Amino acid sequence: MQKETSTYLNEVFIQHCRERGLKVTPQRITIYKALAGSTDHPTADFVYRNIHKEHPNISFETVNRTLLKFAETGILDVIESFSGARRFDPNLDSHHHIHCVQCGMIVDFKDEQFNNIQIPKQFKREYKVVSKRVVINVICELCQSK
Amino acid sequence: MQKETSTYLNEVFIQHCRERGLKVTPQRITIYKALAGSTDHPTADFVYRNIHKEHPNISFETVNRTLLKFAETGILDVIESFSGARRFDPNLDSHHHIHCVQCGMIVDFKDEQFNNIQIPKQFKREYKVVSKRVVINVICELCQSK
DNA sequence: TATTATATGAGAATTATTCTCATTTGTCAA
DNA sequence: TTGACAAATGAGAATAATTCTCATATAATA
Repeated sequence: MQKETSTYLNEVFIQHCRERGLKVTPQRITIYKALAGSTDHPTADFVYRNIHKEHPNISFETVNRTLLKFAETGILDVIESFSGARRFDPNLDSHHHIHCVQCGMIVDFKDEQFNNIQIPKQFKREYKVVSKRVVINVICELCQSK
Repeated sequence: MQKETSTYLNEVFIQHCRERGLKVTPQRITIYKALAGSTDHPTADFVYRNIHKEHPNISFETVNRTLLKFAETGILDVIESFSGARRFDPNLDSHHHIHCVQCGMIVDFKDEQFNNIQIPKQFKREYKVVSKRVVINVICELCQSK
């Protein structure tokens, strides 16, 4: 990663934290950077293992709690899974998912028409809508070939 | 539940099993009946606790394995959750979900327009599409009032 | 620079899922 | 009907995922 990018990410992140009353700690910066821009919808364990070599002093507990805290404060999203571990998604733009029901792989895709899906009026009254998404459950190429 | 309904369910279920090479056991009949027609998208543990009073000899292990086997053979679906326990859905008709991001409650709804969502062509080549669904993430009334 | 609320790390506890293996039981063919 | 046999079950242990507790450390603020 280039220095400029890294600095920019830091600034964005620090801004995020300030707005939400979160302390800016080295652990949080590391975890945020590990996730920002990624498209692999990782689990807490995956993030932990990714950063562990470079940052052996960051505990799994902190990674997990940080991701949950980030989700709680809207820095990232928890996304759907078919059980197994909880998965996180740093992409907050409206987008949709191809989701392999066998291996769990998730591919993001954009679709303007899907973005414009109108939520039935009756639900808007009863529920506070947080987000909406089209999820296409598939068997991916790799799993098909097995 | 009325006798007719029960008998009908049994017949449908036995048919299901025969077509898929599954043995028809009393445990499977019990588990199927506990689930059929339900709209609460239960976990294995929930199903287990539901039937345990009437059927104390059915183990959790059997409930869980049976539900997975049912999912594998298309008798029911595993549906999305935000982690926690795996959830099952006996409703195989095309439908969509209101999903409370706080308590996990899921409400089914029908929507013809959503059913007719067209999967982008490029994905049809690469992936074997199993199903598709609109998921609306919300905070439900109960959770809002907390 | 001192104070304080928040964050962290370690370890244990809890919850969810899967595995192993001995025993039982549906199913099918004779 | 009755074996034979593959499949299903139950019990217990193992593993995986998540959460809790609490002592210590640290970022933010005045």
